[in-house]
Amino acid sequence: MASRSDVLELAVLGLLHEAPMHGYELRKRLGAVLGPFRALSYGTLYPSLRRLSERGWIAESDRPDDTARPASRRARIVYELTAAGTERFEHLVRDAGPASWDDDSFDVRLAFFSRTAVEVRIRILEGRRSRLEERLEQVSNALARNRERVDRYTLELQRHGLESVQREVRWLNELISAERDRPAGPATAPPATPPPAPSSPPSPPRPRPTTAPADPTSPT
Amino acid sequence: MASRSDVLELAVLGLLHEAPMHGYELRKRLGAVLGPFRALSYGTLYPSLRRLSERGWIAESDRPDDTARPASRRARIVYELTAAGTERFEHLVRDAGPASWDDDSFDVRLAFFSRTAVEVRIRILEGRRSRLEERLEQVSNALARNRERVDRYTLELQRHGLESVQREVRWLNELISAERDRPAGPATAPPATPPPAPSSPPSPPRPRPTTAPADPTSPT
DNA sequence: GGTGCGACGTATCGAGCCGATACATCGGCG
DNA sequence: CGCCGATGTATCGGCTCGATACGTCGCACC
Repeated sequence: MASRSDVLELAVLGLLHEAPMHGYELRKRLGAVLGPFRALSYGTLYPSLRRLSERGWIAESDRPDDTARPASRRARIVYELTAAGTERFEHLVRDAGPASWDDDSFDVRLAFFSRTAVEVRIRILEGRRSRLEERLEQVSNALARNRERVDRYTLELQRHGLESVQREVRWLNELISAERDRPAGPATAPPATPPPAPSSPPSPPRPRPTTAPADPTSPT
Repeated sequence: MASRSDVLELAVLGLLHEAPMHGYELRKRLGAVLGPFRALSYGTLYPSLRRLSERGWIAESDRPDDTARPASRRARIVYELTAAGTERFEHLVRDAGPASWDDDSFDVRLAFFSRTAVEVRIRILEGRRSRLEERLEQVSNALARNRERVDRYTLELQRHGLESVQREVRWLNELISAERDRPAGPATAPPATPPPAPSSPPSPPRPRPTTAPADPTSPT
């Protein structure tokens, strides 16, 4: 329910919600949303478009996209949301389960916050925070458990990682209180800033993780 | 040359360099090295062990691993490094190309710093830093280019991401000068701390990226 | 005035990764 | 004594990535 696929689905649907687009452009815009790094490959995008199409969320559009020039039409395939797709997108945005606290997922959620109701936004931010707090705890435990048996460098890495997570928690706290101060968010048309830029934002640097804290498939 | 596979290869070889081990245990230790999150699945590990085995880097060991109890032997398969594997590991450690500046790669490299010559360590740290500086530049450009057309939340995300990267650069700078002050590193036996803990370090929290800056498969 | 190059654009293939799952044995606990 | 959870090895389907193929367009350079 929250693999890369689902994130991709949300992102594609969200972008097409803004405007019909063809694959190549989607990919560029996607880079901005997923984080400019980890932009996905065509080997992922095209099959994915086909899947979404089969499920009926998206469909090829006839309109030449740029109506002005009928002559030079290349073989581009413009996709647009279907009615079902729109509904699906709205459902995905509204229903923010624990999956949306994940690293990858969270960024994409943030990218569509303008389309998200205030209470959902808060739920996501708080969920993300609690996720990070779990990590914090696990790492601290781990650190305490074998403080002296660990390599100098590993220790440094852990320290840095721990600090980064703490900073993100603080950042989330700020976002949350900003959200709380906000009057009351209309579900779909947020007051904040103008709707997401129609033009593609290149997107930010990923602080990049420095070793995650807790997965522990392995108990102990 | 630097896909997940190669990182995995380095990590497995490195762990077996410390002591022979069987799959299950490798996986746990791997979690500590790769970053507790992103621990790899068995669907990855076992096929990978087979590949390494086919290439002759590792081999099954006969020794019961825990020689004490001959009776209760379960069907565990203990692997150990072959001579070729040892050589391969040392080659990998020595030869730190641009691939080792990557997010995933870098952590694993750090984990084996104790086995790495000082000049190589510095090369890796500086490489990592320059990689981050590239991102910094790209994101700043991007930010400058469309400062006002972007969503409030996207902007926040970028800000936070930018800051995280800057902090990591500072962290790297500290590590680099610490390395410079170090007398002169014997190639394989570093003076720093006792050799890597024989027991498994739980590993640190990944600050977690907040949107990477620059991939740009798409040239602007 | 051709020709080469880089952007745009769609698409597939092989290799590999992930999550779930299947099996099996062991130690302990009620 | 039966059940559960940890230890162990292993595979399968679905998806992803990176490389690559193929093709068009505009235009800069000589």
